[in-house]
Amino acid sequence: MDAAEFSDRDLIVRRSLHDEITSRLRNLITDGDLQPGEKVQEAELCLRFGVSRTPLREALKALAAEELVVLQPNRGATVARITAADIDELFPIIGALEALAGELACARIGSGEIAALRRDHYRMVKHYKRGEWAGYIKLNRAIHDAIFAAAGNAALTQLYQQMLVRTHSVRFVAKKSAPRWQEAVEDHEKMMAALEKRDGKALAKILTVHLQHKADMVREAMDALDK
Amino acid sequence: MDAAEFSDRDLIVRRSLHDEITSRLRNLITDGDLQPGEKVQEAELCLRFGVSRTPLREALKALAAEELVVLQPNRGATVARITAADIDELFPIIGALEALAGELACARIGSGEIAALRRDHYRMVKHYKRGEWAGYIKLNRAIHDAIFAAAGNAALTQLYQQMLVRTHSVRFVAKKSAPRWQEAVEDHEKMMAALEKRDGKALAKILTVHLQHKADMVREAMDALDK
DNA sequence: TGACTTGATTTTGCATTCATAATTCATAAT
DNA sequence: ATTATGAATTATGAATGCAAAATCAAGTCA
Repeated sequence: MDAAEFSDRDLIVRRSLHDEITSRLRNLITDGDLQPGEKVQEAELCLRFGVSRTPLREALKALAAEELVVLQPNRGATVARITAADIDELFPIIGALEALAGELACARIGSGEIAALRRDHYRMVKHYKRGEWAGYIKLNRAIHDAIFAAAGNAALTQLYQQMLVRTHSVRFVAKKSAPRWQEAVEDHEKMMAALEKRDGKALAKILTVHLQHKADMVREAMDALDK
Repeated sequence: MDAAEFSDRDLIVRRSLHDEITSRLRNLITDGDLQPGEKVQEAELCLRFGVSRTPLREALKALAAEELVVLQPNRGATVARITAADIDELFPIIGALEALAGELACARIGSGEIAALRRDHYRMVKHYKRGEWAGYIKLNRAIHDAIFAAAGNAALTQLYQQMLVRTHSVRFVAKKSAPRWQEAVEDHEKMMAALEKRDGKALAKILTVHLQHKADMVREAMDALDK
């Protein structure tokens, strides 16, 4: 007898504490409840989650492996900071992952999915024209996610998500600088065109450049904040 | 006073147990002492390392985050298996990372480094011609590592290493099938040529194809083993 | 005033303990 | 003979305990 025989909805999903805590902590970090550089207070979080230190510390080890927190021997954990140097290193990697996703997507995506993406794209552009940043961001994210979904490579998607989480703190510090925002929308217009032609090479190229633009945007925003 | 003032060799490297155990376990896995699919016996390893279960379990959580082991709730940890589907997902990713590394390397590498690589390349070819697999593999690895080093992107290198570790079990099941081996050497010859011309685009392309070839090789070897 | 001790307090790392879930093994039933 | 049942054993998950390290706070002295 094997559980695999039965449909998914019959299986009772069991999650160990450390796994649950890992997710929650990750969310606290991405939501900004725990700020970069901030010390992770074990005792406080144990109280908050109502668990002992053991599973919490296990979760911290897992998050350290994701480089979301840094562990200092005998000094506990702090939320990882993203430096300008990190931007220079991580965004090209994200660009390469997106380029690969775009190329795979072009080879596998169905016309229905393309149509759905085109609709999302139009809606996103509408938000842009109205200056609605939040709505724009949401659809932007959905479009990138859809490309990865269409690529049909789970490991790639996971790696991408991991990189996004790692760079979460800087991805949206760069609030709508008008020319940069326009540039991004133009990139997306080109992306859609390449996708509709199923031109993987072209889409890959555009995504690489798109991510370079994003990195430039973030760098500008960081420079502005430093002053 | 700040430790950073002093040279590295003065600093006493302190490593927490879980960190040390993580490395050791990783080595046990990559060295094949722990086989894919094998159950990770906590008690046995605790005895072996002379530590309690706490740091060992912390290490397992970290390795699970790297996807080197899989944790099953209430059933402990097993060494991750690599399936054919994983090959299809992971090798394109590795290819994309290598392509990026190659492109960055072309932009930054010095002529001295290129010359050193050319020497390694010749030595590698010599091993190939003599049918010396072990020596060939060693230099092959050194060359790829040197390209990543020249790329000057620590995060990229780390991600690459992580993917290599994840795929360790299949990377060299594919022992020297003559035509595949020749193909690999030819790829390397082209890589060197592109590198010497500092043609990043070309090198990226060659590396992508090179990794496709590697994936093909592994798939063939896996198919052969299944029968 | 300000740098350096010194001792108290807190935090951390790891071992140990304990409850619970999984596995094994012997026994009974078909 | 094979499958099912249940007790015994083992392994796992998480809490607790304890020693060592780090941090903090006065107190000392230049």
